[in-house]
Amino acid sequence: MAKSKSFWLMKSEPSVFSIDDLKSSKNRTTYWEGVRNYQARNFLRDHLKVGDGVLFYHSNEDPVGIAGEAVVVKEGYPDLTAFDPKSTYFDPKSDPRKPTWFRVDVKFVRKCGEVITLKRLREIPALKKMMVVQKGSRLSIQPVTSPEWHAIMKLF
DNA sequence: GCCAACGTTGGC
DNA sequence: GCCAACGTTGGC
Repeated sequence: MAKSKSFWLMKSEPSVFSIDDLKSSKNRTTYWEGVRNYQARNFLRDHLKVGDGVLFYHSNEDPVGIAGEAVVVKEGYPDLTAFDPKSTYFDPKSDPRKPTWFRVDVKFVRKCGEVITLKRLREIPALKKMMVVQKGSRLSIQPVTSPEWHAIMKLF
């Protein structure tokens, strides 16, 4: 039996890669690469499945918050930037025969009318326990519960 | 630009 | 295996 759909929040600094960059990408799809954190890596490698919903989150920008929706279109496979000495994401310790880092492919679904700010998320009782609203929440790939996802879908 | 919170590294 | 020092993230 097929596993039911899961939901995720993925952070990106829009100065590096924004929701508009995703929309204007070829096939509206990008490699979600450069993740160099083990917990986030585990999600990419083991848990993100084709069809899973993604909240595209803009960090380190004014305003910070959810900028759009995307969908996982390819499951975890080795992040090739780790093996490229010219890449900013190069990791000399990563062995191509036993890759450390993984990426997925993510496709644009829609952009929010306006960014759903972190401040606004914090004002919604149903999202009180959501990971991204917690203080010091640095994980760049976070699981989102089904109720959280559906509450946020109403805000687009 | 500041700095709190967090993750990683490395000496012991 | 502990933990201090260091580097990074990310909200403000």
